[in-house]
Amino acid sequence: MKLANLIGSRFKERPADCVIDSHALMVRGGYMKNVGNGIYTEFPVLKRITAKIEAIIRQEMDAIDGQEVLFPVVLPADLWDESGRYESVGNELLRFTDRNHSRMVLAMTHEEAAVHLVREYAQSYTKYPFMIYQIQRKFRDEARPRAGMIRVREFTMKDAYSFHTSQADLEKYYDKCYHAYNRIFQRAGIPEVVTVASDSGMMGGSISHEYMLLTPVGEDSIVLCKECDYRANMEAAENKLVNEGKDSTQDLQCIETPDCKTIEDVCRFLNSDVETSCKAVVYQKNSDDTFVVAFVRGDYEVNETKLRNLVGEEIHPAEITEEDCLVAGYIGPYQIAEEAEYYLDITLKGIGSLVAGANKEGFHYTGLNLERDLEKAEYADISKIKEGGICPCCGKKAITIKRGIEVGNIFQLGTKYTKTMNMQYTDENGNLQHPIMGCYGIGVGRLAASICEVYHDDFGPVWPISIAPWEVHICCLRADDAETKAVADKLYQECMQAGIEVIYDDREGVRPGAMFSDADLLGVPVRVVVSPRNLKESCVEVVTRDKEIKEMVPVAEAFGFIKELKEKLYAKINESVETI
RNA sequence: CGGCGUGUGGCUCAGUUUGGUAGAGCGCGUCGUUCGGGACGACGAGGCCGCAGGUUCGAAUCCUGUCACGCCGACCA
Repeated sequence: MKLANLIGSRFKERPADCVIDSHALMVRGGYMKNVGNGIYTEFPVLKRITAKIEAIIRQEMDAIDGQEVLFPVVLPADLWDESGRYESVGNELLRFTDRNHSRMVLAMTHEEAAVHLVREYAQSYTKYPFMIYQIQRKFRDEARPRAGMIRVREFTMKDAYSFHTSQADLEKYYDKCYHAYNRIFQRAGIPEVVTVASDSGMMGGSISHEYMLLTPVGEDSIVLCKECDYRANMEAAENKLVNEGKDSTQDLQCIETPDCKTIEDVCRFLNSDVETSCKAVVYQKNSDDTFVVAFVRGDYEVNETKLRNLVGEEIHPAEITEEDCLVAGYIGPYQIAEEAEYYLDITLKGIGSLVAGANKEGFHYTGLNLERDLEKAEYADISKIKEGGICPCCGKKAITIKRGIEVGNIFQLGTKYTKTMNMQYTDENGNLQHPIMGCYGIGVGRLAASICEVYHDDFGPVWPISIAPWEVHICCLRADDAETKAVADKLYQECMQAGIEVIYDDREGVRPGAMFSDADLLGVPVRVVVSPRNLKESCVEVVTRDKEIKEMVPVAEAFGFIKELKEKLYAKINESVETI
């Protein structure tokens, strides 16, 4: 391929609306173009990258006996009624009607379609286990797309669904998939992806893992232990805290605390420690607006995911007005309005004397002892773990928190969909059973963008050779010079004949600086510079995009050198790939 | 859905306060000189100033509405 013919333009200035580097570089490099909010077209450069990622995914899915299928993008709402998700899923699911006023949805995930596909086929235990997968577009009407390809509304996803006759068999396959995923990320050049325990959210099921690429621009907070292998998404991370040396008690006193609406205000006013204060965070149930009050120690934050799981239904941050039973800014667990549900976080346990709101405008209690003063003090884990916190696994104070991008996930779904959608098989004993499912996803475009985010310099992406748009980039400086052009042409032909993926820049009149800048933006791992200057020494220059290798190679040996270098780069990636 | 912000050639932006013939740089085209990290000169093409109303002799500029995009938050299998 000649660069002169490549569709998509590269330019110098950073687009104003790009916040993260990978987004800016991919727009500047002619990888993608924005069509609408969270909607992008892939130019040929990016399409070549995503096609390579897809090929790797296909190979690994096939290697664990996956069978590729293709589900429709538009599904009748009936199917989503069966699982109950037509109602339960929020606005991310795009609902619409067709010309006959039939309710339709744009599939955002395909559990329903998967069950629909195989429920007649798999009526006997002899058909199990099996896995089907597809690589296809998804549409999710995200509230707020951002960061270029990282969070979009329409995207390509590999989604896989496995069916089993026992939990043990699911777990066995889940483990296989776990390793297949490791291989996918390793082969894509990012062996540093880590798995974390996660909350399974609306998918249902119990055990799930997310594959996270750690980077400061990631949207998820990842909890890691420095002493052991514990890793979890903040949403799912257990917070352990034992209050020590805070057990001394005092008498309960109601004290006037004018204009003290935040914990900081109150503690400053009373000259008390924030670690013996009780903070109220108020939510409301989506169903009936019942208040749900979460009490946590003043220096902790509420983990809404854990709270939501505890409440058992959807909640949202509350809006408290003067007519409500709660007094904003002065809410405390003692004498709280009976209409409100409340939960005490484990960070409050063991504190002998707390400062808390008095449920009365302008007043707080001091000396509150939950065990003594409440009828029943029960504690639940509803707070976010903090840096330096106690590891739930090894018990050491070694928790650290980092940011990450979720590039894949695996779930043990259980029978949620097979039950609701009435999928059954006959077991060895002639009994009807619901199969157990697992599901496994990878966002292809997000993966490409994430790799760019982690592997780039100031001038462009540094693609791993396994997913790079091309393997070799030949720059012919001074294509108007016949001798130079002849050498570059010959190298280009040799590469093509050898099946090397090569992009050839033989544009006349383009100055070296511009040519190098374009090459940087394309991020091809091996660059060959053919120029009159190099040819004076009868050499071409071969340099890797990461600058680790930079050599003058005699023209006669150039092709062999390039070919060998290419093999070396692949070998380097394959070193880190675990064997099955 | 709340808060903030931005819409002016393909891109980055000025011009809006104080209404008076639409600008610059990059990019694009032609010609020439250049040629190892986004060269220079000359000439040229390209914009109903997001859209719709209104005020005015006159609106990119003022007013109203609306749409789009971005950021923060909420939400997120």
